[in-house]
Amino acid sequence: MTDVQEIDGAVKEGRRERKRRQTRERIEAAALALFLERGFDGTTIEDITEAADVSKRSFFDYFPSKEEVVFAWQDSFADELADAVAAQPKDASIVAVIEGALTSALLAAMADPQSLAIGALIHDTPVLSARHQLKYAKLETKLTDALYARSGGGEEELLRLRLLSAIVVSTVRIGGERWNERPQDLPLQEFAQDLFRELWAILVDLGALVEQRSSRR
Amino acid sequence: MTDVQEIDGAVKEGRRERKRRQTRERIEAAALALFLERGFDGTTIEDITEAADVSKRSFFDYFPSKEEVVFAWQDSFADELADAVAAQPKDASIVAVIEGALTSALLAAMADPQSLAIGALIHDTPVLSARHQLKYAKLETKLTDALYARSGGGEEELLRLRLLSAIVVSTVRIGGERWNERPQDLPLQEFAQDLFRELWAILVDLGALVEQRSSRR
DNA sequence: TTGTATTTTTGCGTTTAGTGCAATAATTAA
DNA sequence: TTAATTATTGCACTAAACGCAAAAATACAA
Repeated sequence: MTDVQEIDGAVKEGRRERKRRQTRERIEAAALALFLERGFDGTTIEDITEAADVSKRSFFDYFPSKEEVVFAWQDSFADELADAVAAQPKDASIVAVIEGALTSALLAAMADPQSLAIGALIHDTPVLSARHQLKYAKLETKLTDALYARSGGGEEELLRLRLLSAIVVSTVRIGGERWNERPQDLPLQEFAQDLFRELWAILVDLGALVEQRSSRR
Repeated sequence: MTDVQEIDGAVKEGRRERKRRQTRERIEAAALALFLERGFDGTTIEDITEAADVSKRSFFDYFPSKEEVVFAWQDSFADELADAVAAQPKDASIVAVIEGALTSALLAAMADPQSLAIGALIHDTPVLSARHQLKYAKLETKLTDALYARSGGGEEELLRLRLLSAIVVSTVRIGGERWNERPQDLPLQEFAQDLFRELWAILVDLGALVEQRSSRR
């Protein structure tokens, strides 16, 4: 029925699954290389399938669309973040949880040397930019769920966490834009640290500002 | 050279411009009606052009893509918001500026009775959702620019305002989602008021929480 | 090994979005 | 009226994406 063999609880690939995985990787590698070389719009699916030596029709058996090839690699980020949130110490404050989880997830994601080039590709391909925004939206809901799972509050808490997630994801997004624009003289770890420091400071200021205004009327 | 005649500083439409505007409105109306009836994907451009009685080719002379028809109507929102920000009293606090400007811009935008149906259409059409996110991104930068123009601070202030804009836009987005999900028993004005009240309260709490944590280490 | 069931890959045809170009029609200005 | 602009259209073309059925590769059982 299936090619997967279980031995000692581990999973062993059959020839079928191995080849399928290899083909997928071949398509992905060929596509990304071509995208970076000729641009996203300047690359046709046929170009990709020829480079990867599969039929045009097979492409769609592996990826639902041309765009998905670009975003498939980072599909895991949201899940990794959720895991990282769950892995934070039980008694940590929500602020510490977010900072800790995001830093570790970011470091893992940026380990891939291609991530920078892909970021640039997304940045100057309008259709990919639009698609990219959706990633942030998904990230936001996943983060909300992960946080909500930790501190199982009520309905009231949910809005708070959605907003907090939105703030955090916005910070990541804005930070990412900065990271791509500015000279990256400092390592990511410190960059993230600085960014969070600024974020928290701004939130403190903002809180004080709002409080001041609320009490005034 | 141009058909526009200026009389007393007002602009008078020539026949050409009037017809062009009418055609554009006809296409837009036909498209939206069909989208709401058969769904976005279930409507072809030919359906639209037949209903609007123009050639298929002309459609692309008015709209660059099928999606743009959906989003054209709300293109003005960001500008209206920017204007509303500029129109707030000079001495108002940034918090008051945001609340005031957004409330007025929202009320104006929601005056269109179609906006609710279009919101639903966007919500359950994936490709439109992705596109919609981009609107929020643009809104965010416009809001940032408008706020930055008011309180001409330095580089430091810019990050703060970007983040603040992100927070506000996220609030609008999340509020909008709520507005579409929940029974809309209360009028928009009160809804917005409640939403902002919650937002400010959360920001105060969050500020305190962060401060507490920062001072602890 | 051989036969059989399952899965993968491919080829082919079709629909639809979107573009380029050149011809035609409508509008404006002289 | 004529000449110049501008708008509209038809036609051909590219490319993405899907459905379907044939062919190839793989797994498995006897």
